[in-house]
Amino acid sequence: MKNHHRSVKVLRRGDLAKLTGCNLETIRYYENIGVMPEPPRTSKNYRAYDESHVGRLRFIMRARELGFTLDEVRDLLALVDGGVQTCGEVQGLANSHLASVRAKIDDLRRIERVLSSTVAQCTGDDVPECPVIDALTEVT
Amino acid sequence: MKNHHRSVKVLRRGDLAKLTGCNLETIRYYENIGVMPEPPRTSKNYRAYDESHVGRLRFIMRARELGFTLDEVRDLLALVDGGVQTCGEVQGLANSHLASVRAKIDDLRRIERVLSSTVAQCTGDDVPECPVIDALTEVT
DNA sequence: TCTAGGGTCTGTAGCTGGTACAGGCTCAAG
DNA sequence: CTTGAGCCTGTACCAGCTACAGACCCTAGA
Repeated sequence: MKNHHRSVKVLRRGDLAKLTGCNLETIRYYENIGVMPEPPRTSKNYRAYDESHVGRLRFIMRARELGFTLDEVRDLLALVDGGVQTCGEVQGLANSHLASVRAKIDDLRRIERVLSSTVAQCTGDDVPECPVIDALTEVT
Repeated sequence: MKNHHRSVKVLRRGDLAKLTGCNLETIRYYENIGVMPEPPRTSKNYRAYDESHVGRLRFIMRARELGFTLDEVRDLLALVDGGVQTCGEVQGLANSHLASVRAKIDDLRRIERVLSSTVAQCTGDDVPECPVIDALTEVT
């Protein structure tokens, strides 16, 4: 039996991966780039994680799911770790991220408009003339 | 005077870059990955482009602006170069690209919803409690 | 004629956000 | 005692560029 009586439950990298759904290698990557802390090591040099690391990794993963870059994640974590983060500061980061998300949406919507209206003109036939090719070839 | 009488107007890499607005190095990159053809060389080993290369590069740049990946661009160019492309084939490529654009938009909109509704709960005050941090820290 | 400055050539390294693999160690079960 | 799984490290790879070093080459000005 693992982690017999009295010993604190220790998580290895694979356990952390399974608990969070994070890729095994990504955990090491996050450590390398400094968003995950270097955990203590066992006598055999295995990383020994605990519940706090689970929380940290989940935080990072949620932020990534919301499209925060790793740089932005680092900023968020710095605020949290500082212990003195204020709602105002966090709001600032989140708002500027929100702006970039909206900019990306606008870009994609523009692309979607052009693309769908062009494709709509296609006959779809076995002929070489094609509005999509025309649009790309245009001699502006 | 450059390109004196009788000589065909020859464009160097910098000229092509200026004409298209493409980055100088990107042109070489496109050649390396095979979306731009290897142009003839001058006696001094300079790349010698002509109008056809301008058209080709513009085609690539427009496709990229519409979010086509370079792989997709390669497919489009293969159809065009084959000389036997059909509107149906091109439409197929464009439609599958369109689907991926729409998927990205949906992703970003979901992100935008979550983010904006969370940020909206922020007081923005100098207090440590913050709905954004809470959302990221949540113990699901 | 010499020189300074631009352009071009090549190969290669860097960026983001991972992912994967080789080669070596350790450990538990059978 | 062997076999397989897990972990360790460093490194290479993906897209889609961008940039830089160290050679050439060429032209204009003094």
